[in-house]
Amino acid sequence: MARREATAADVAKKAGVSRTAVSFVLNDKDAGNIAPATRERILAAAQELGYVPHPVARSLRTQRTQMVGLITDAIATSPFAGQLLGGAADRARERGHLVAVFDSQERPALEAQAAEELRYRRVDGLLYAAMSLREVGEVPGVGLPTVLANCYDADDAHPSVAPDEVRAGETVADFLVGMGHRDVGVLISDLVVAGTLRLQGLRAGLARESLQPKVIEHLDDGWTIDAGYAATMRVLQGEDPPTALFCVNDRVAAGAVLAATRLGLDVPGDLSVMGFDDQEELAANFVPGLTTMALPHRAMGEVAMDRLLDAVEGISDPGPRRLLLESPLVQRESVGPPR
Amino acid sequence: MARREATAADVAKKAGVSRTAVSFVLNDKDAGNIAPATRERILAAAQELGYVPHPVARSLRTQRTQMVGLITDAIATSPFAGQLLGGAADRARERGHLVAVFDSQERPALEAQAAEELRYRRVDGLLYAAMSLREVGEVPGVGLPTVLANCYDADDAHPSVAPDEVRAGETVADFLVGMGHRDVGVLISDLVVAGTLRLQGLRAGLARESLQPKVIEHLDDGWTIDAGYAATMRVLQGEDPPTALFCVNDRVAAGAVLAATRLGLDVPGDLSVMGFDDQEELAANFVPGLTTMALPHRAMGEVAMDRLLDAVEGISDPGPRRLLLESPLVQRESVGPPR
DNA sequence: CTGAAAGCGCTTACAG
DNA sequence: CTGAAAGCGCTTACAG
Repeated sequence: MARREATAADVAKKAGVSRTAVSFVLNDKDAGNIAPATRERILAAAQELGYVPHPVARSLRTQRTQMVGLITDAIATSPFAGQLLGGAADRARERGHLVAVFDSQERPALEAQAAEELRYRRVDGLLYAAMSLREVGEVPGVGLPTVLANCYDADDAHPSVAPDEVRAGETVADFLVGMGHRDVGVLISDLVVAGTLRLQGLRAGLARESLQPKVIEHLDDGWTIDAGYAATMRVLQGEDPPTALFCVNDRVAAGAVLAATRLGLDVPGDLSVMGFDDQEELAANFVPGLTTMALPHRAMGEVAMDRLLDAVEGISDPGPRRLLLESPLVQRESVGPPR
Repeated sequence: MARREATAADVAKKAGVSRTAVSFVLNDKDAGNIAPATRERILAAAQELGYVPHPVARSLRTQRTQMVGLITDAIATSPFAGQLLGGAADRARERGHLVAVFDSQERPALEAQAAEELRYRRVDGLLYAAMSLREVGEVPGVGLPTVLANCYDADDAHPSVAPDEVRAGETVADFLVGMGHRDVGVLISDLVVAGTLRLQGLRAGLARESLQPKVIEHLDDGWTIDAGYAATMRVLQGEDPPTALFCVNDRVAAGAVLAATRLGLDVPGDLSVMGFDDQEELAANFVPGLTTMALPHRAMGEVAMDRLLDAVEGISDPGPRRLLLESPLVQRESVGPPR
C-alpha cells in the first residue's frame, strides 16, 4: 500500500525508451512511429508494473475530465429518478466517463449554482434530468455541451429526450376501445404538462372512433393515491359511471382500485382501471396488477447520455433536437372487457 | 467564452507579486508571511479577474480530488435510494466534495469493479450504500477511507451507519400496546435482516407486557403489496384474528389494507395496520394514511458522508464503529384503539 | 523511427 | 516578509 503507483517514467525506464514512446503506444498514437518490437517491450513493461495513466494528470494536459455532471430536480422524491439515473450512469461508465450528481431539490436557484460548480470542476458536459416531464425555462448552460432528459426548453436550444406522451395516450385509447369500452372516464390534472399531453392523445385516439371521454374528473392536488381515491369516489357515485377509467399515473390508478374495492366493486369486472408509468413496486404488485403504460425511463437516461457524450466527443448528432421515445403498454389484470 | 480563464499567474502579474504569494493568500496560509497591504492587493486582483484555482491542477499537486465515490446496490429500484443519496450528496457539497455515483444493480462483481474504477480515478473516499439493510461480506476497500450506510460488515472493519431496527420494533410494540391492543399479528419474512431485527424488537416490547405475537404470517416472496394482501387474507380468514397487524414495511401494509377493504372491514375500526418505512408517495397518501416508522434515510446519508469526510480529512472519529440511528414514529390513520 | 523539451496550473519546501 | 524553483504525471508539437 505504501508502494508508489507506477508512472509513465517507470515504464519508460523499464522498457529502455522515452516517456514519449510510452505515451504514444498506450494511446494508440504510434501508427508508423514506433517499431513493433519497441511497442511490445513497452506494453510488456506497462503490464508488469500494472501501469495505468494518472487520470488527473491526463485531465490537466488534455483539458478533459472524462466526467459529466447530472443535475436533477427531485432525485430524492421521485420513484423514477433511479431508472433514469441508472441508465445514464451505466452508459457513461461504458464510455469511460464518471457521473457527478447534483440534486437541486426543486429549488431552481440551486440548479444554477450546481451548473456553476460543475463547470468550475471542469466536467465535460451537463445532463439535466427532470423527474416529471416539463418545459424548463432558462437552462444554465454555462457554455458546456448540455442535453435535457424528460424535459425540454421552449426554443429547443439544447437537444432533449422525452417520452412521446401524446402517442402513449393514443395507444391507451386504442387499447381500451379494442377491449370494447365506449364509456371512458378520465382522472387527470394539468398540473404537469405530461397530463395535458396524455389527455390530448387519448382524445385523439377516441375521436378516431367518434368517441370522447365520458367524464373528466380533476384530481384534487397532485397525482397521488388519495387524490385518485377521492376522484374515483365522485365518479362512481355519479350517475351512469364509465366502464373504464384512464388514470394519469399508477398512484392515481391504485387509489381508483382502492375506491372501487371499498364500494364493493370488482376490478376489472365492474370497472377497468388503466394506469400510467409502470411504477416500480406498485403497478406489478397491486391487487389486481395494474395494466399500464411503461415510460421509458432507463432508455431516456441512456439515450440522453449518448447524445451528450456524442456532443462532448464532437460526434455530429443528426437526430431531431427534441427526441421522443415510445412507451410500451404493459398488460396485467386491471383492464378487461366491460360486462 | 473564448476568453481563457484567469490563472494564478495572471493574478500575480496584476497584483505585482509572485505566484507563491497568490497561492498563500488564497489558501489562507499567509499568516505572518504576507504584508496586509499585499494581501489586499492580491485579493482585489483575484476578484477583478474572477480567478478561481483550477481544481484539476490543484488535485494533481495535492493528491486530493475533493471527490468521493458512492457505490450503491440498487439505486434504480429502491424508493429510498433518493433520500439516502440526496443526504449524502448535500453534505458532500457543503464540504466541497463532488459525488460520483456507481450503481452495481445488485451484481456484486460490479461492486468490486466500481471500487477499482473509483480508486483509479483517485477519489478521496468510498461510501457504500445498501438499499435494504444487510450485512455485507467482503467490502472492496481498495485502501481508501470507506464508510458503509444502511449496511455493515460482520467484523466492523469499516465504520457504518444504520437504523436501529430493534429499537424501532420495540417502539411499535409500545405504541400498539399503549393503544390497547393485546392481539398483535405479524406479517414478515426474514429474507432481509431488517425483518428479523424488527420482529426481535417487537417481541421484546410485547414481552415487557407479558404478551407475544398472536400470529406470525410469513410473506410469500418479497415485501410486496401482493404478498401483504395474500398474507392478510390468510390471517383474517383464520379464526379469532388479531386486532392489529404489524407489517414489515409500508407496501405490505398497503396490501393488508387492500385485503381488509376487500373483505368489507374498516381500517382501523376493525383492524389496525402498522407500516414501516414511511415510504414516499405511499404511506402518507394511502387511504387511510399509514401509521408507520420513518426510517432515517436522509440522516443516514448525511451522517455516513460526514464520517467519511472526517476520515478523509484526518479528523478522528470517536463514535462507535457501528452507529445506529433512531426512527421516529409517524402517526396517521391506519392505527386506532381496538373495538 | 525516436527523444528532449515544453507546458497544463497549481502548491510548497527552500533560500534569502 | 517575499520569490525562484521544483515537481505532481501526463501529452504533444518539434527537431532530429
